[in-house]
Amino acid sequence: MNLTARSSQDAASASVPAHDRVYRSLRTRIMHGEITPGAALTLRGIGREFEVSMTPAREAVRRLAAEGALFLSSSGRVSTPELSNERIEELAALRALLEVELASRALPRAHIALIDRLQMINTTVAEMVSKRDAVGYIRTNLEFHRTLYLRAQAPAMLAMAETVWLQLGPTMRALYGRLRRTDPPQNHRLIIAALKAGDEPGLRLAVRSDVTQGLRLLAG
Amino acid sequence: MNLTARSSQDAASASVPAHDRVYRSLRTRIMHGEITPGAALTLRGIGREFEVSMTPAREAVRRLAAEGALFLSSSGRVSTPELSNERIEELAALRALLEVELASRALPRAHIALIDRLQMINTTVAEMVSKRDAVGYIRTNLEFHRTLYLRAQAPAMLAMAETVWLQLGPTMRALYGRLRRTDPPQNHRLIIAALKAGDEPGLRLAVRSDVTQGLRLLAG
DNA sequence: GGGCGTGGTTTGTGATCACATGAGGGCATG
DNA sequence: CATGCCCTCATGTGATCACAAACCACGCCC
Repeated sequence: MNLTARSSQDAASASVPAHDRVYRSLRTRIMHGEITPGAALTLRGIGREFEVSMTPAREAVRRLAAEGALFLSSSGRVSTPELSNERIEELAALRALLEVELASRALPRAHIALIDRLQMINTTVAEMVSKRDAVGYIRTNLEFHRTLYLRAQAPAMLAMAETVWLQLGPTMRALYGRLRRTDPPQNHRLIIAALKAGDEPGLRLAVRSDVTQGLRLLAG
Repeated sequence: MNLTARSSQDAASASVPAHDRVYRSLRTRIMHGEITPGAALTLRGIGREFEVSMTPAREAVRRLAAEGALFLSSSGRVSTPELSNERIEELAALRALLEVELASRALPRAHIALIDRLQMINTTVAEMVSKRDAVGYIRTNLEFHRTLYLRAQAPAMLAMAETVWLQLGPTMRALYGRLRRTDPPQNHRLIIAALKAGDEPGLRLAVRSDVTQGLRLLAG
């Protein structure tokens, strides 16, 4: 039946299914803003790119659509979502709600090793900003947040926050691409300072500001 | 090729795809607690029940798994999730976080017609409680909450809340089945009273209590 | 020159099949 | 009688195919 692309399957398919590999690839690509909003995808195109048939491509797309990372038209066509301003504000509010809680839960568990790590990541964030690398910025910025929130020991809550990031991915890219700013991440420093001081109200405020500032300038 | 189950497809397939029909059926079934936690499902079994092949069944399952409504073992076996106590507490915290915000956003838009409607639904809730109809109780209880939150005009936030309900579905059933109580929904009345009075702090408190009380007795 | 129908072509949907894997039952053995 | 092993069957995965509908572009007509 199929003579090609067999060798790669023999070893890898059992350990990690093809649909999962496709899913993960597309997911990070979307979350990091590597795809512009409204871009069209096709099952056959995805299959061709990952050297799989339509079946795993379809499952990956279905999964991403369920998370809001992809938009399915009424006829089943696949594209990244184009968010309305109301939608963006709502997702920003969700980020604030979830991430303030996550940070708050992480605070009592945030030891010096974590803070050091956050500071190091923050250096990379500043570097990406100065290089005007939008995708790199989004990636390291999310890494900063995820590193902090992992300490909250709240996997379901973190998963929800990541779902929101995913939905905002393509839009974030378009947003930060438009944003010509070389400011270092000031709010990140406030977050780190609040963590060091064990200042919960300050931490909540800093996270809320960091999360909503970028999205605010679109609506404002 | 296939001679059976064709007539149903000719009319319905175009309007609503088979995988969507399967998805919706399973979704409400899970959300309303009609399936016990840990129950096993099979793609072929689902396909047989809905008179479709494995393909739409797989897509529906994949979608539900992405929402946390179903658990996929490492070998791909499908079952409803069995939640740990930590997980339940976390989901309860998420309900509180999201639904307090939704209620708060709905408050300024809550006119008398909505309150009347909530009171009517609440009558049905009390009826279900007195009949000890667990599934009916869960269904009407969620209808009460959804009716209120729809007024918040926050579709993304509502979708997240529904995802949490979905994850808690099977566990809720097991919980309320164990709970032998004939109390009328006291917190619902507090919610309605706060809505009437335009009392936002009271509303937030009432929603938080309503949402966490049921789940509390499991951990406590 | 512009609006509209009509063809081909691309696309998603669903069915079916081959295959590998893992779970569960039955049998033998201690 | 309990325990461990093996075999069988059920189950998920992925590929391929047939089909219908939607999209797009070309050309026609006004």
